[in-house]
Amino acid sequence: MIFDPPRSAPVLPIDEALPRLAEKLEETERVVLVAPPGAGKTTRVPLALLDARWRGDGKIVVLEPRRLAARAAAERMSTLMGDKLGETIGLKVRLQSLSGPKTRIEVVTEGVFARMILDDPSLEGVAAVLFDEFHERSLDADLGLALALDAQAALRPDLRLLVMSATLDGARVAKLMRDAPIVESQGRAFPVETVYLGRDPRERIEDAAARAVRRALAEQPGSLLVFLPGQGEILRLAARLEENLNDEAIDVCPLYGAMERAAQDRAIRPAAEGRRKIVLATSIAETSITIDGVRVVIDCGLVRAPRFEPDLGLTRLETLRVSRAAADQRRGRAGRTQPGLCYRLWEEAATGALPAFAQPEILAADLSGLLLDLAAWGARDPGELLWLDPPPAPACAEARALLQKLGALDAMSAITTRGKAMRRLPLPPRLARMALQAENFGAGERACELAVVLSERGLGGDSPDLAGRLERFARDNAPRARDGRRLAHGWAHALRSAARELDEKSAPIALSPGALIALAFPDRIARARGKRGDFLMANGRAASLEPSSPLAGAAMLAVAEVVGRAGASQIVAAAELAVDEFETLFGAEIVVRDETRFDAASGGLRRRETRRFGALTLAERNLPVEASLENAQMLARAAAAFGLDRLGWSKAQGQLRERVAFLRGAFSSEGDNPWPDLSEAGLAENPEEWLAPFILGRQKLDEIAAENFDAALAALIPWDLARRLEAEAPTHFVTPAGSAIALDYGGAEGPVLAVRVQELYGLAIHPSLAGGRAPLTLHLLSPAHRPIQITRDLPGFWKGSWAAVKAEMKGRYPRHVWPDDPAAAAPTTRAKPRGS
DNA sequence: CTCTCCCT
Repeated sequence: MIFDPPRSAPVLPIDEALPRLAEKLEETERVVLVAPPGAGKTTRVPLALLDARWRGDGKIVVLEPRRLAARAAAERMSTLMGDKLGETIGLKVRLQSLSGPKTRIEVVTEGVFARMILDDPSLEGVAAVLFDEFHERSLDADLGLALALDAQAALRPDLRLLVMSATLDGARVAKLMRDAPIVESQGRAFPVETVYLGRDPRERIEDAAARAVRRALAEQPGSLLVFLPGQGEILRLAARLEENLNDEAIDVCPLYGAMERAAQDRAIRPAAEGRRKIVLATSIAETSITIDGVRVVIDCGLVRAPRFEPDLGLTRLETLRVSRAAADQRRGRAGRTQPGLCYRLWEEAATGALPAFAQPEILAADLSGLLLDLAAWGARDPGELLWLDPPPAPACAEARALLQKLGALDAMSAITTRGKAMRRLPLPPRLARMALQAENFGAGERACELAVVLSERGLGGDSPDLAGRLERFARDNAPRARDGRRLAHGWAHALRSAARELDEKSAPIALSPGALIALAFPDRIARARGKRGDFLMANGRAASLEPSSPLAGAAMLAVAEVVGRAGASQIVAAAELAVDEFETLFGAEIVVRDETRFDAASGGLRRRETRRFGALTLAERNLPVEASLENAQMLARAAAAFGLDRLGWSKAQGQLRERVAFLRGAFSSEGDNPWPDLSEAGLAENPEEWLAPFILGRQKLDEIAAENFDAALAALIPWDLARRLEAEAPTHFVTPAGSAIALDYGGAEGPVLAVRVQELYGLAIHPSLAGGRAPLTLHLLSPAHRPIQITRDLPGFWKGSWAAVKAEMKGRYPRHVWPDDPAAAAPTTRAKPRGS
């Protein structure tokens, strides 16, 4: 039998589709229901399924995205059933659980369901799961559906899964659900006229919205609902309107999430008799909340949304254009109870360029909690489950890395004992890890209070100083604060049993708020640097505080939250971290590095000891450089890079290198060339080998002196080679006249002997080096050392041009000997004695 | 455009 609505219930568009839906669910375990807002699906569908045969005595679980929506749906169904909430209809949301032995339908939030199925994958006692408002695509709904499909395939083939969505994109979900049939229903709403006002992009949103408000007030009766991206815009517009509208019977009511519940209720309540209301709201008013008497909606066309940056490991806010689906939803708010009007602050032609749907949360969220849950499910990789949009790989990688750092996953991505303990707390992984550690130190209760202040916006005020916020939160008597304290207390209870199981007790110590934050966000421990208010975090990123903030003077901070772009991050939540507390908690992770390096500015080695924590340098000092081979090698490498020839070689050492280079060249065509490469480039190839052992204890380039090179060269040219060197590339040539003349090995044309020609009389063969392989280049000089001739063939010269040379020389130097056959003449260095 | 919303 199909549920028959009581006579008091109005006929709703969904009623006509209910028989078809019931029939499909008889035939198959998976169905998609597409029904626009106003169709009445949330309350009618669960009741209509109560009598289905497949239900047996199992429960129907209905998922709602928000607590408010869950409570409202449960209450309406209870009223229709004519009994009290907690009897046939149950409710389970955070801080509230109402159900009993008679409960057949249980309305839960998506987060509660994810917990339910993770704890009991076979969903014992559950006959069907209904995903309401699935088009909102929250992370928990996507996760819940993936797990439910997996559980159905493996454990519960009889489990009914019904996805209900307001948009017409049901086909994709149906395909994901192994080609589930789609049932469609009509919606119902009053007509809403749309007026496009456009907006100059250079104009501030508040200015454009203020103009639209004045126009609407003049043209239309009734209350107004204005959609703005965030709290800042709402408060600025409220201030502006209150200045301009002082004389009229108009109430301006801000409405956003961080407000106290009572103030939210005032904003939602219908306007008082004879007055008009302007509600300035974020996207909070898009769904779930109906404000009676709203005839006009003004939509600025923007929405602020979080985006997780995997490479930063943090979430920042972006202001985006609203999606077409959300814009239509906003417009629909004007037609809930009567025909209405919607002013849009963009051009009609621009509507087509808006994205069709908002981005599903799974594509832009921090996935650390999701991956931990999946690991508990037994899936080390999200690819093992079915997803409408698979979680993106970079965010998965970041989440996995974080969970491994927190000790929740092992290297194989399997969940650890600690990971299981963390999951017993209803907290994101970082905060769960912090709470567990704090409990081990005896500070669990305090950690839970901090977790509440960090996750419930606005509690304890909005100053960046979390220590102050924690104190104000403890004294605050507002309902939200009291709820928050209850929450912290509940978490502390769960924490104690989780910690007992894990058994990692340490000695009790007092933990400051800063220390607690540091346990959750060790990568955001920060140190002051430069200007007051400038900090560097352990993850290498800069972040700053207003210099006027009292926290700005701290030496160290533990940062919980930053906003803004990478280059200009503002700290919005942090606490001072005492240095000794940091040392106690993180001493084991501080890396002490004793590093000697070459310092180009001073041209020498420097040894520094640094204590580092991530990117933070905690302390630095200079130490005396050790006289080790390793350091000598470093200096030798630096010398090669600096340019070896710019160092203090003696002249003799230079000539030695030239002589060796000459021999190396002379023997180059022979197989086994024993001569080393002593050119600057050749020596630069292995300075650690030939130079380092001979500069032990030297610290600066200008301390490397000729004596070091002497020793180095002696090693490069061992004794037998040195002997050959003297023989085959001597420093001097001894002339027939008996004088030793230095040879020049530096020229490009080979070794050169510059000698007065007279000294060579008696030399019949051309002198050569390298065992006869290389003739000397002779620069023959006059008695006054003027050049006469260059030759590499002395016998040829004697026989050839000597006659002409001799004649000229005789004329110029008549007192010297100029024989006709110099090859046979006696060498001389002197002129003939006067008068002989 | 210097804090969206929600949830265990």
